[in-house]
Amino acid sequence: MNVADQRVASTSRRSERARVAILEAAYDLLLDEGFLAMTIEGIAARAGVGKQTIYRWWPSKSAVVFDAALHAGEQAAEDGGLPDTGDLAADLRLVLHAIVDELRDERRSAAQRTIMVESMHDHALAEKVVEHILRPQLELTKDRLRSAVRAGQLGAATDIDALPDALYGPIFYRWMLRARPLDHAFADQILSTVLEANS
Amino acid sequence: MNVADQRVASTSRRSERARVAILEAAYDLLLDEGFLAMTIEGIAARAGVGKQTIYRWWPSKSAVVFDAALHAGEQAAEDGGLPDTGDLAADLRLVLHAIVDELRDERRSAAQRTIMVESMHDHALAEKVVEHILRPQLELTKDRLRSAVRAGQLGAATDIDALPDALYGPIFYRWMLRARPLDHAFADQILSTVLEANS
Amino acid sequence: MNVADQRVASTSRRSERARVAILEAAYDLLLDEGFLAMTIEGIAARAGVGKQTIYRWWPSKSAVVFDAALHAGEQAAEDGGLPDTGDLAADLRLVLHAIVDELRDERRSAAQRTIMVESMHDHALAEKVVEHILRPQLELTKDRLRSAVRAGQLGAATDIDALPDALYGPIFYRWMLRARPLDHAFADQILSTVLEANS
Amino acid sequence: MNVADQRVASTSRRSERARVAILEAAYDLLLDEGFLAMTIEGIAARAGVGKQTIYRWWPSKSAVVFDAALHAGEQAAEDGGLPDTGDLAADLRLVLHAIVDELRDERRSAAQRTIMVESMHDHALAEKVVEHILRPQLELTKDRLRSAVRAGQLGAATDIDALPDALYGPIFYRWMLRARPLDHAFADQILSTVLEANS
DNA sequence: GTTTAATCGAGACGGTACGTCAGGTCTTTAG
DNA sequence: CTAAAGACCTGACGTACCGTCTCGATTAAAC
Repeated sequence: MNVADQRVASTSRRSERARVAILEAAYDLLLDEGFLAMTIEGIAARAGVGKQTIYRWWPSKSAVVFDAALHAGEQAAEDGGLPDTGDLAADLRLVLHAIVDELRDERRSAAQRTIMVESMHDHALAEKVVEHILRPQLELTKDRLRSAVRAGQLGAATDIDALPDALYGPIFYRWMLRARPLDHAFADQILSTVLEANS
Repeated sequence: MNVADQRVASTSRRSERARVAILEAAYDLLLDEGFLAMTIEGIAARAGVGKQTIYRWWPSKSAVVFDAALHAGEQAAEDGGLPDTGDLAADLRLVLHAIVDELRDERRSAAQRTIMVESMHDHALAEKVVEHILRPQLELTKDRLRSAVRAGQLGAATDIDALPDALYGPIFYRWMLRARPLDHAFADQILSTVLEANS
Repeated sequence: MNVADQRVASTSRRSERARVAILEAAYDLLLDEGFLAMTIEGIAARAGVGKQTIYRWWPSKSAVVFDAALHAGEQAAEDGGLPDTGDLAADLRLVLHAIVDELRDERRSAAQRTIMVESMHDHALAEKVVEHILRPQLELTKDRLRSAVRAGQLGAATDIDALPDALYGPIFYRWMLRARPLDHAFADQILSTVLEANS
Repeated sequence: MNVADQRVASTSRRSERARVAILEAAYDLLLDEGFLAMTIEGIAARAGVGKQTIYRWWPSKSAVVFDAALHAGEQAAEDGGLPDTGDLAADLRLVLHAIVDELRDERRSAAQRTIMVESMHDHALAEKVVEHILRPQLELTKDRLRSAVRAGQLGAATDIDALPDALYGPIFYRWMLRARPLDHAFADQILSTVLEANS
């Protein structure tokens, strides 16, 4: 369910065909040209749609691109879930490796990079990103960590709020700065640092 | 020494007055309007300079803004050095708190955020950022960590390359995403996690 | 009976309410904004009618406006007749003065000016104007002139076809060009010129 | 000297190439498509010019078209003068026949028709038309008539102001309404009516 | 009196052109 | 000969209407 959908009553006469064509055109252009180079006119042209049909339903290019990325994400509908096999280290390693793999794949991460970037300029977009993308993952992670606390794998004093940042932050940092390599070894390094300190 | 300067022979007829006016105008506009909203025309107008004078010396808006930020940084030229009192935890805490303080000040961090963001679009800019801003700090940090290894405060097996990311990454992550608070307590939390795991 | 009516069978389910609302909205907008500035959407909105209801019954903005002007004219349905008191000069003076008075009243003549103007672009409209507005008046005038010829007030060789143009043309010319004043004195001047030459 | 020229100082950096290209493109489009159908974008495209270059120097399509018509007129620079051979009837007949010939030629009169039409919508244009096109001709005509009064060919009481309208009005009327033929015979008829009455 | 089908208000749709803004290049003028 | 000023061509912006189209919801006719 994307953001625009939430505003649309069931009685809307909105054309589903046009909506999907726009989102797919926007996603294609995002990958082909990047956020800055793509234009609303270009999206409309590639989608075979009037510009007004975009402006009618989205307030800005950012909003279209955000929905386009969400839409693309739905297609490749991730289970998203964190496994809970009882072995915390193994479970987290799985997740971190998956994240690293995704970020290392230029194609798959281009849209995410763009959205991160745009959310810096655009506070409204930033809130949507946090709300729809980051917080869900964060909550899943925290749930898994609480489960580990209950199982005695983490100390009772563990700061559940800081741990996810300690895990994801360094990976995100390397991804954005591209100064040093982002690989499974680095993820393992971070993971062991965090777990050792809190066991 | 900014980037443009490096291309400019000492015999250049380039007007220093114009160069400084442009950099200061660009920095003002960056803080006032943000990167996306500011324009080359706007910089030229505020600097009292012809557009061509900008295009003659810089290839893009990003380049002007980067130099403008460097120029502004030079004014408030910090030593940036890491102390080495022998107490590693105290020394790192000092640095992390200083970073947190700077990032929490919207005005002081706005330009840095913009540059980080732009460096995601612009690989050339990204390299300049890494080279001129990040690597120096990174090397200082690694020097301090090596000193701590020698002093026995960190285990001999410590991964000197991963540790700075484990420290700065989470802070950077919270700063960019603005989803959760960035404060001294969080910095302390990260610091103790990292040190405990590697002591 | 307006033009659209002629196409509509007596069994039509056409809404009279909508038809009248459209014509009145169109006339109001014509006077308020002028032909160029008014839009079909504007007419529909002011009439409280769907656009399609206009497109269903009229082929173009010109056609709606023409019917609107006719409709407005019917309301103030003048006999328009030329008197025949036996005194040709007095009778024509009466008619010319009435025409001048109408044309001098900006409000009453605005729609007529617009229609004249539009009929220059639009041959179909031009024919409707001639057929429904000009020819009737022209024929009445020619009847009156023939009566005067029979009464010996005009020479037998008088060109009945050219005279009405000689009378109305100069008045129309001043009205359209607005370069010089259009008043009773000018009408009298024209009238005496025409009558002297043909007596 | 066209209207735009009057605003342009001798030090203007305006491109003469662009100015002429725009006026010629506008005139071509006026004849090819007519005023309503032609667009600013179309003029710019045909002239090989940016839209902004048109908007920089003219406030509206009407203004461009007006200058374009003046420009075209200058090319075919008519002496425009009224002859004064001493034979008033012959001199006026020459002028009226020339006007009739021009108005009967669809191609030559299209631009004039358009300008007349537009001047009805656009009071500023109307004033320019009167000032630059009508009044000069009017003054020439009145000069010739005054000369005829001095020569005793017209009565001393002749209304010099009303006569030109009595001559041109009926011709203009037939041209605009297209209801009845506009030819030399009609012009002669009008001319003899006017002269007989004022001799 | 119900069907039933054309018409209605509403407004989304694919488009075209609008008039504005800024990009990056080229040209003129003053110092 | 440089630099300011700014005109130039280009192209995207976001808006207004175009004329077409689909939606239920009246209505008035024919059953």
